[in-house]
Amino acid sequence: MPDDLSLEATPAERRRLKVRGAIIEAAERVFATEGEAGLSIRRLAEEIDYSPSAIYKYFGSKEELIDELKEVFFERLLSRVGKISCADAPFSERGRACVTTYIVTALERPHHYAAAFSNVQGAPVPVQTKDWEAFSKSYKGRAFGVLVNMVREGQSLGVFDPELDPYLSAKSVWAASHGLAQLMTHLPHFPALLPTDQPVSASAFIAFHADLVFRGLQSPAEALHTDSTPED
Amino acid sequence: MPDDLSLEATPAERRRLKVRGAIIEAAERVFATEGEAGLSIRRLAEEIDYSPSAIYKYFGSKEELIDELKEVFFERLLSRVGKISCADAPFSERGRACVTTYIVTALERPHHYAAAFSNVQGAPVPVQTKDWEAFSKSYKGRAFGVLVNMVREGQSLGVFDPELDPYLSAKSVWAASHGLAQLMTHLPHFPALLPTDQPVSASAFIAFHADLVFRGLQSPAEALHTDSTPED
DNA sequence: CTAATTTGGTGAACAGTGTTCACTTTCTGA
DNA sequence: TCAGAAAGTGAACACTGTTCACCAAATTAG
Repeated sequence: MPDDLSLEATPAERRRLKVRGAIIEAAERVFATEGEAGLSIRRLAEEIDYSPSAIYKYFGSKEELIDELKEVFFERLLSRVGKISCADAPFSERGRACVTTYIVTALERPHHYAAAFSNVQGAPVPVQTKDWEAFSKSYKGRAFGVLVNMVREGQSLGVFDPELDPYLSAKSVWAASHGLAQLMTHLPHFPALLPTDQPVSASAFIAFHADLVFRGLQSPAEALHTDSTPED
Repeated sequence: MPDDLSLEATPAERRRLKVRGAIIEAAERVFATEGEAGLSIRRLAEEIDYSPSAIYKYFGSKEELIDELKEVFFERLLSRVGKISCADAPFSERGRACVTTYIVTALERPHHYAAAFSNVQGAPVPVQTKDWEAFSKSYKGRAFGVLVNMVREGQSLGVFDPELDPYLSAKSVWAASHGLAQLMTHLPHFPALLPTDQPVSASAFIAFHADLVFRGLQSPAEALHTDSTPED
């Protein structure tokens, strides 16, 4: 049998890819609405009119299947944030948009996003030098790289504090973005949690949060005028 | 049977409370190390030398049991953050400490913290005015109240931007804190994810993050001198 | 073209889960 | 003392992910 699948697809291979596609498509459909809890192998098998054990001819385990869903989600995330980061707009807009885009993308598929961060580490794991290598190549890591470059750009423009380490700053921004995405998907009406009668809309609060994150990075001198600065 | 349990405890009630305590104690033990996945009713029953069905005489369901674990966790969180907020230290220290304490407490019991935010909302829920009422009375809500007061204090001291809404700001701070706690418990070696050989320690990064959050709230004028300001 | 072999698909089974229910034992309150 | 409530039990139900022997169909080899 040939090693390469993309070139010269045998009918058998095309059939296989078709069934495989049907599985992840059904999985995507169920997962998007009901999440990991509602997605069972038997349910999936019923959905595509196969027997449960048939699925194991295409995926080694349920976890492997879900990992694929997560992967395509992060691919989408990277693509969106990547596009924003090099769009034709002033820096301050693009900077904030990185945060808002991240959060909005997460909110569109809350179950995917939650699943992507569902493996709790009980005991702290020993640090490896290879960790960074693997991370920086993953979708997650590449999306992170976009953030690092944004911080660097802000520093070279004099908008962001040049004293800040770009990597630490990017991680902090990531954490802040992740936190809001998580709270909004997990707490029923987070943006509306206010003592006033007039609740703040979700998107308004996301913008507010992004602005606060942006302000945290600004250099003390620049913080006086929050207006947009010409890029490049 | 008397309604009040705390006053005049009947031997029967004391026995009941003792068994109940043994259950949550065992649950706490297992949950802290192995998390929600490792905690099964049968495992728990074995641990306390009872039959699985016996547990249902004390807890309506597994979820109810875990809810109790979450509740005591948030009680601890509130107590810690509350203590910090009114400690005898300059404001800038207390402000940052609110964030770091939150994160450190979460990191001490990663599974508890993860479980507390494990209910993903698929479809957006309609907003209710009663939500704020219930929230502000819960441990979660009261811990949030501490944050709101910190923001207010910072504003009255002239350290924080008086233009910012205290509630929105507190929610933003919460999100930022939550995000880092979540990332650190879910990503194996988050603080060490750096291209350099010398990784930043966990506590150092938490402090860095807290500082960035703090800076985001500062008023433009105050941002020039980041030093501590005399409280009150 | 036939024979051997790999691949795709199936149903039954295993070990596990939360939960319920009829049942017995124990304890308690009058 | 005795009825009734409470505590505890084992078996069962309906699930779950996963495996394995088995069968048929498609593919490959001779």
